Amino acid sequence: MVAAANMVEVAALVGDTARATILAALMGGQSLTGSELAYIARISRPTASEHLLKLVTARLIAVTKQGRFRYYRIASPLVANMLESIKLVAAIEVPARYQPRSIQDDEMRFARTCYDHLAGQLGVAIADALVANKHIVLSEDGGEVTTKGEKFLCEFGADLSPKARGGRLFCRPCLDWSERRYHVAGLVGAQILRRCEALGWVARKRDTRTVKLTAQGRAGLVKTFGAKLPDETQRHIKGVRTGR
Amino acid sequence: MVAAANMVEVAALVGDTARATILAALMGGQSLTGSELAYIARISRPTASEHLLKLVTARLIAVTKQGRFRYYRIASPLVANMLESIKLVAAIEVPARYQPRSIQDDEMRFARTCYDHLAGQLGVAIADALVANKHIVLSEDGGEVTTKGEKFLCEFGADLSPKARGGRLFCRPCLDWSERRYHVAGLVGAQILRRCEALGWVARKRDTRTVKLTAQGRAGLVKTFGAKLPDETQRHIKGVRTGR
DNA sequence: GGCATAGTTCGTCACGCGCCTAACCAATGA
DNA sequence: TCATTGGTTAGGCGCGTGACGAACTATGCC
Repeated sequence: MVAAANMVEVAALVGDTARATILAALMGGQSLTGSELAYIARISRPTASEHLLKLVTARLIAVTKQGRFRYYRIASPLVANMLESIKLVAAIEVPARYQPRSIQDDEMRFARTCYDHLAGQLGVAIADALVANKHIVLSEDGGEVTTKGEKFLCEFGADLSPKARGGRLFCRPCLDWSERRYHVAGLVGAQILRRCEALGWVARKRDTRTVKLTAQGRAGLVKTFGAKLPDETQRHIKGVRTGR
Repeated sequence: MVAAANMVEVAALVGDTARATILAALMGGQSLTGSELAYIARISRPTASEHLLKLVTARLIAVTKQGRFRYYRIASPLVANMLESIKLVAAIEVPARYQPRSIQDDEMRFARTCYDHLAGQLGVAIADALVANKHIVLSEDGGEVTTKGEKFLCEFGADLSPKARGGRLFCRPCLDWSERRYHVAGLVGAQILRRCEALGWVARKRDTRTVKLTAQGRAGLVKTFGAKLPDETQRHIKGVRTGR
């Protein structure tokens, strides 16, 4: 009982719809203001304020004050990792029960940010391409960048210098809850997203984790990475996957 | 909001003291009956029954019926992993606030099971020894067994055959919430625990995750693994660590 | 200065849910 | 057969906490 005490607090914080929605929104990797989060979570600003206070005092999120705005963000990769692992379990759960799927869901499944890197079909496709071209080695147990891959990523514009590295995980497989396959996380994953954004290959929207792949992005990923991307126009026709 | 829905359910399940206690107990890796769990969580059997039903329907735990007993266990490594990641966040949390430490806590910090492998000072010491002797390579990003290490582990009696492997993670670093360092998880970690138990090196108690290191165990680990074990008798004198 | 907007504090309401006791079903063993 | 023990169902109680509106402070722009 003693051992479980803190765990309960943390889980209870996530176990509320409003707060989970806030956390999910922040999992997009961006900083958002209190009012934005209130809007996203469909609650009043006072209520959001309360929730945010709790999350901040529990160190699940961090805040920086800027003028009259307060920008909230996920406090650490450890928290992001936890949220993903919960999501992962939530995705196995739900047996035969009917699960409605919205267009938003489909977009999310196609491409989204996972804290600081790409996930969804897009994230997995990039990981697959990197593996196929022997730029990285990715097993369930861990990931590694080959010398060839290091050269490739540097040419692409990724900053893999020791300074950027700064003690954080370098190349890590991250099990994708929607695809149930691995994509690339860690510094490598973060840098790929950063470059894709800088190049205008992908575009993020402010209040969602969904990521839009631009036409150049599609072309660039095929040409540079040799990625095999699913045809976006066909997604909605495919119908509901069985789920397991 | 749509995306967060299931996540909320799962987190809310963990976010209750009684249920978290049950899950923590099952993280010992053993199967326990409903009555035992009721006793551990200090709740009545009817209440435990309710909680267990919820956990089972959510697929966080699984149950097998055996006569009039029902044995509950963690449903999958994914769930175990999730619980560990929550625990990990919970361990960073709690700023300067006073945290009472019981003897039980100290024992837990010294050696415990983490689902199916060893954790705590003991787990970390074993991992350190394996790394020092170049039996395994362990980085934040992943783990690997060297050919030398494979030979060593086989001689020790670990079953690393493809059959035992059966699609599960092989050698994975698992961040220890009490030590904040890595120990070995995956099949390798599980097999080490299994052998240590079979050799009478460690003993588990039924209703706790705490693990007792026997005298032979201490001797064996020093001799065979070359492990540097902390002196158990000194533990309580050390005083309260600052926590961060 | 005055107005608009971001965010917090306060007081109140009400719903949810965890808990218990009591009663009931199920399996084992004498 | 009946006692024993594991587990579930039913009903009712009470606390916790998430929700809101109203009123308040703080910052920035005209």
